[in-house]
Amino acid sequence: MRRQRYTSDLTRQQFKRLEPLLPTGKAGGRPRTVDLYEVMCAIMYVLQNGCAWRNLPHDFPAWETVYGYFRRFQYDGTWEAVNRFLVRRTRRKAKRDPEPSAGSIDSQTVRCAPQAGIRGVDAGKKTNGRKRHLVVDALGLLLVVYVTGGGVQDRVAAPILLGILAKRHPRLKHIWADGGYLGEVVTWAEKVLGWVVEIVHRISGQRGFVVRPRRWVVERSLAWLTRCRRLTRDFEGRPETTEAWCYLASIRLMLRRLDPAA
DNA sequence: AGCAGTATGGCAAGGTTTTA
DNA sequence: TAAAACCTTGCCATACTGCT
Repeated sequence: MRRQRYTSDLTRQQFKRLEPLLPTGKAGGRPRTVDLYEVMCAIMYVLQNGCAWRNLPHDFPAWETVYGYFRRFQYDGTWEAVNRFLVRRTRRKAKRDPEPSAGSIDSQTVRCAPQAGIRGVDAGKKTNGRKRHLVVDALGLLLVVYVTGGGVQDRVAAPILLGILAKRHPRLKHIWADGGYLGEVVTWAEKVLGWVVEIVHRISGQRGFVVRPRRWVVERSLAWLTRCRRLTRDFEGRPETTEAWCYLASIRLMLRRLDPAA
């Protein structure tokens, strides 16, 4: 390797697993010359270190190029597709059916960076935030993420989230949720999707952090996301971009789990 | 012809600094 | 002290060049 390594770099082995899942260059024009490995390392650099695109270190390909790939793979659904593939792969390795039958739903609000362009619209609350609604499987792997303005209530986002989920994961039929999802969602999911949404209640009398079965899994996943600096705040102009970063964080996690660095 | 890589510049919407 | 000017950074459009 020409340049010195960053701790955010993928290993060659991890990239070998990832590469076949990425679109190849189209024929009929100028052939692709940048090294996709370097592009992916650059994207992982931004994810882990949270730097602005324009400040991408110069030993990576030009930031416009890296940003271009990031956008393209976002628009054509590559990140999401790669995530879904790796979820299946990771589950198989864990001796589970590749298609999950149960998931946990939760959300997390983070502050927006001051100069981020268009923000999500906050309903009611004045906090300048974005909310990440997500569903993970029993292993805590990311199945779907949906980003809204900070004021959107969980029970409002849930039907949209579960609707997307139903299309992607036909085997799903059981969702664990917390008290914030009490109400219509439960009956809606049962009626429309044929799913059971089970509320895991906080045991009355207990205070502070209490481990509740099926809840700590998704809470741990949320913590995984915020370990990436790009995701500790919301720097993005568009909610879909935050979703892309979430999938990338998930992808990185699974790549490391499947091919640990020696 | 048409794709790939890069540069350039502008917009939006905040924040900060300078100026009147 | 208020207004104006400037900076920042995601996002977008466009253009230019190189290549098959």
